[in-house]
Formats: sequence, C-alpha cells, structure tokens
Amino acid sequence: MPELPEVNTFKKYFDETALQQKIIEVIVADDKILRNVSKHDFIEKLTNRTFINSIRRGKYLFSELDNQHYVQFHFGMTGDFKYYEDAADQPRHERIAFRFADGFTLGFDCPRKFARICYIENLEEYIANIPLGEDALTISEDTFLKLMEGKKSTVKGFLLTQKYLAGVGNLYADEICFQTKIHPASKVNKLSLRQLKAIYQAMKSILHQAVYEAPYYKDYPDDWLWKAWRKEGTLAGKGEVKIMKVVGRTTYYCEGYQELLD
DNA sequence: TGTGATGTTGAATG
DNA sequence: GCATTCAACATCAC
Repeated sequence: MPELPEVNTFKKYFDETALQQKIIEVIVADDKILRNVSKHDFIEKLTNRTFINSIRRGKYLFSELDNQHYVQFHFGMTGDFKYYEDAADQPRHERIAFRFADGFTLGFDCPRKFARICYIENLEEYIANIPLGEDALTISEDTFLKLMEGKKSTVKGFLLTQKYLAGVGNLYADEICFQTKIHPASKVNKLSLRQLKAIYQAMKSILHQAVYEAPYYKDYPDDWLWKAWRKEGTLAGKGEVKIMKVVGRTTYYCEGYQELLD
C-alpha cells in the first residue's frame, strides 16, 4: 500500500497511538528489517524511551525519541502498523513491536520483509546522505521543472525516482499520467513546457485529494483511473485500459487517450 | 504450480 | 562521474 498518502495515514495512526507513552518493552521477532542496528542495540536504545514526535518525508516516517534521536520506518511494499491490547489481535507477520506502559502494543506487520527500520542519531545528516528528494506534496513548481529538464527517462520512471522527488509510487504515477493524458512511457525531454506543468499540477492535486479528502482507496473520485485499476476494458469515452511494463513496473494506461511522445 | 505484487538498491551498461 | 536500466530481495495470495 504505502505511497505518500498511505504513509501519511500511518503517521496519523502512529501519532494517535504511540506518542507520549513510555516504551516498556521492545520485541524483535525478526531482525531482517533492521538495517543499521543490531537487534540487541535496537532493544537497548529504545527500551524506556518515549516517542515525542514524527516527521514524514516521501514514503519515510521518522519518529523522534525523547533523546532527539529518530527511528526510521520505511514500509516497503507490505508494512503496516497495528495498535492492540489483546495478544489475539497481534498481526500475523509482526516483525517488531513496542509495548507501552498502558498495556497496549504497537506492532509493525510486514509479510514481505522489504520494510526497513533504522536507528538515526542525527536526522539532518542522515537525510543528506540518502538519495531522497523533496517531498512530492511540498516541492515547488520551479524545482520540479528544473529536475525534469532534459531528462531522457520515461515520465513514469522520473516520477518513481525518489532521489528526484519523494513519495510518488507506482499507482499514483499511473494516475498522474492518466489525468494529464500523457502516456507513462513518454520521454520527459519530449514533453512541452505546458505538459510538464500539467504533470506538476496533477501530482499536487491527486496527492492533495488522497491525503486530505480520501483516507481510503474506496473514497477516491470515480473518474480516477484507479476505479478501472486491475482490469482491462473500456473506460467510458476514453478508450481501452491496457497493461504494460514501464521501467519494470506494471503500468495501467488508457490507449488512444494518453499521448505517447517518444 | 506458477506468477506477480502499491518499493528500494546496487551492479551493469551507455 | 552521471543517467538509466534491471535483477534481486522474501513471502503470500490468486
């Protein structure tokens, strides 16, 4: 699930459940998703600490501890939080869990272990050293246009590259292309300035709607490509929905409706 | 049974 | 060095 809007939902969930509570126990059932820290050190560093804040950038969630260090949560493809009291509610693929003083537990569920959890002592320095662009929700049009300038990659490939801008994933990239009537395999350097600006505007509008107006997929507007997602067929007045691979990712687009500039 | 999945990365290539 | 592509990662659902 987790692209920018979903991670934003995770942040809200985290803030509502985990902040300002003493962590009395850290459970590491599987240390595969711990990256720069050993299981032993992670447990030691977090036990008896308290989360006091969280920051989202792109698809990353950085949770601040009361010693000004941070825990990074990246959800990979299948990461999710679950806050529960009864052990029977423990998620099936819980890899890491924090037990709080109030008896509740925040579990990090992740069937496919593509998630990454790190311990960060200096957040600014850390972010400066990973290839992570500005957040897609707040990046300025000027910066966005400068980034796209002269790029030979496909539009979709550009939007998915987190070092350019952080937060757009496979499904939102398709939606942005659909709403701007641009084929996802079009080359960035073949687009007009008007089209580049349209991509920026569509990205802003789509992410904004998803973050602020549609907390669940089912709430998305009916005219989004999403509604036709996962099935090929005719989209009223817009043509045939087709599936192809672009930069190795499954891509939905509307043939004849989205212009291919190659 | 085989296939593919909403993400990232590091090696390979141009 | 830079831009870009692609296989690999681990597991499960269809």
